[in-house]
Amino acid sequence: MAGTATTQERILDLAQQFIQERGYNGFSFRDLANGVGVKSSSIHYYHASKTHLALAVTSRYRKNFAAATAQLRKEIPAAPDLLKAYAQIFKSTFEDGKKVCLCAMLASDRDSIEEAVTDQVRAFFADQYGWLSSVVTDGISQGTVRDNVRPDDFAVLFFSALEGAMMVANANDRSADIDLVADQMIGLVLQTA
Amino acid sequence: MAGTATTQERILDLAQQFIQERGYNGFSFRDLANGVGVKSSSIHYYHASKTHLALAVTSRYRKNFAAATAQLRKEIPAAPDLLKAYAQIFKSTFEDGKKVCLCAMLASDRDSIEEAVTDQVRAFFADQYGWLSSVVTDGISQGTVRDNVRPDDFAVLFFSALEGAMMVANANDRSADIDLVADQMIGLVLQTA
DNA sequence: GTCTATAAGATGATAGAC
DNA sequence: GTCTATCATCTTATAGAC
Repeated sequence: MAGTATTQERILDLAQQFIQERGYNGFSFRDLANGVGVKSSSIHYYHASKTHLALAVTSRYRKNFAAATAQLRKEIPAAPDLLKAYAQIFKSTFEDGKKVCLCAMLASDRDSIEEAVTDQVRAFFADQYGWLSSVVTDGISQGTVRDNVRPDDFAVLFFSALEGAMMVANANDRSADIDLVADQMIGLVLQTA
Repeated sequence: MAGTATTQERILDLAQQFIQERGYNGFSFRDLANGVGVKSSSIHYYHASKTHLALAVTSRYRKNFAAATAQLRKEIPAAPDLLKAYAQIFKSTFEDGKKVCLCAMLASDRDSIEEAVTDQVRAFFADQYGWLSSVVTDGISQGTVRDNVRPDDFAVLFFSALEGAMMVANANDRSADIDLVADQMIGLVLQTA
């Protein structure tokens, strides 16, 4: 399962999974150590504190997400198809073990987390707004998106709705809600609607 | 501030606030006891366990929300105005101390919470879907909402987007995002758009 | 109805051996 | 790089006094 992965990678993988499933306050160094198969002191060897661990996980998540969205940009030309593919990233994350967005979890736990982590969460949100906004702007130029749609505002709407959809999908065990939400929003801005 | 409130009420008030701000795992009976001004054993007198406490808070929240939305129905006739007023409930909750929806927090912490609490969360979501769906159905009859909008689907979209908007608004300290999201969605289904 | 006292276990973290 | 051993503190929860 994690045959070639280093201990360091397996720690980050499981920490990310725990935050996505239980939140920052929902797991301990011991849980992590047990899952990885080492002692909790070994976790401290790699990450001085829980805050440092959260920062490492968040920074990696942000980087991976940026790579994935950049790749979509290279492969898919039409804006509506890009939005659909973007929503599929969220849906896949959810179906891969009923996990919601890492940064949504950390944003929820904000009041019990150090500010440096929230800074990373905000940076992730800004990344997403930038990508979505540029996709919509291109869509208007292409003629695939209605020209009365405001890219920055729609980016906030699309992203918020997707994050909210993951939250309710998780509570209701209904991943189809993610498609339901994404498809409605894409339909509403389509030039041909 | 809480001059006439009973200890029981003050416990529920603060417990709700803590869950909304920090999540279910982000506060302890001690925090609660210190805030209310009693000992943690007194919290146990009213609520046998943390699960029971969460159930009491959630059940009261659901009841209060039902009363508030029923009242809106009596006072406001037009569907778009009702949707706007509904969104204002969320915005007010947020501005009253940067709090997000209680049930959104509990839904996020689902994997570390007993199923009975999640049942209440799901019931709350179902309440909201029912109310929103009926408002949109009436809006179509009134002619204030476009007749190609599907009430059940739009209820999921509107609610998900509002919940997601609160989450990002909280991370970014930007309550205006809640209006931004609500106004765009209402605009998109308006008959006169 | 609220308290003191206490239990048994979990928590993040550290020092030092191998 | 990973371990054992230990820490002070916090956790939910209970028994019984006032």
